[in-house]
Amino acid sequence: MAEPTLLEKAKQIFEKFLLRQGSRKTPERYSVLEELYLLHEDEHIDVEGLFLKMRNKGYTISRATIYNTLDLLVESGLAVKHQFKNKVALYEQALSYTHHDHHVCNQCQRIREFSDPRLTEIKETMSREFASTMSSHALVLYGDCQLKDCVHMNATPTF
Amino acid sequence: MAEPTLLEKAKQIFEKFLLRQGSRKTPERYSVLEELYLLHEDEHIDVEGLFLKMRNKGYTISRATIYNTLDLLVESGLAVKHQFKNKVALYEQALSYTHHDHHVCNQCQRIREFSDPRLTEIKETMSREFASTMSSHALVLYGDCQLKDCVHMNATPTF
DNA sequence: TTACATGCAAACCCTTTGCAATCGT
DNA sequence: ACGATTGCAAAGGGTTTGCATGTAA
Repeated sequence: MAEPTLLEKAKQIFEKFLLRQGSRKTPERYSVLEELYLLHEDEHIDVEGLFLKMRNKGYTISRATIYNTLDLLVESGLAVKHQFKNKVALYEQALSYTHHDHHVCNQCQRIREFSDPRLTEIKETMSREFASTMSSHALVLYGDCQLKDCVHMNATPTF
Repeated sequence: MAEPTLLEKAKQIFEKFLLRQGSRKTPERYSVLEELYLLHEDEHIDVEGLFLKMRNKGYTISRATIYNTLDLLVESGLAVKHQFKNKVALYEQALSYTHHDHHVCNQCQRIREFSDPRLTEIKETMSREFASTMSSHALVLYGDCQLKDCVHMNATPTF
């Protein structure tokens, strides 16, 4: 028996999740999940991107349903939501997701991922210091990347 | 001669900034600066908060002017802008600002500040790794604080 | 059958923009 | 006086909501 693909695993998890919640297994929900898991593992997409992609493929899905479904995917641990600056929310696959943080180029807005164990140490220290659990974190580094095709795309971040 | 207060220093810096830019020294601009510097050093406020506070004091100022002025204050290094989740932008004083990061309680939304030198190390490492300058960063830790008056205020964060 | 989901469009919220009136310089 | 700045209200852009219709169970 062949290794199940990430998408197959994701579908199984989603099915269990929907059952447990008593939520319906609609084709729209599965198609959003599928679309997300057809992306590269580390690719980020926003609601409008998913909407256009799916419409172009002939699906008749609404933005509202995509918003709803993405919430379910986040709840079920199948998607991760990011808010890089103030604008649109970006989503990426959460399965086989080893936690990572992001570097965003001020100029070309390109997003690159990294992970540093020292961040875990910081969280542990602050957990003690603040007598607080640490459920999650968000770290974004901003800088000007030196990639040769780096070109300014729009506004500069404010912080 | 007495030590100038933070507000006095801020006003001097702002004045120089406006002169350099060839921008006008309007009473509205100074009153926004003043309002920000009348807060506690580590207090965060949003545009609506400033607007209401100032209106209540009898100022006739518009939201638009507050937005404009805050941009100027950020440019001149007198204010720092934060976007904690997806909602409103929060501002705080930048003078005597030693860089710090934030812990936000999932329940009561209380914001506490901290600083950890290991973050600087992470930035240095990633700067090398990504061949990128590091102009800034944003780190927010989320958790449930164990403060006795911690009560849920509204929605839970999504990431 | 029946209540949950969907699609659509309107409502929302924060922020930005357009413009006539105002006010620094 | 000139043109930047203001206040107001309308427009924008992303997200949420309300409701009639559709559909999984």
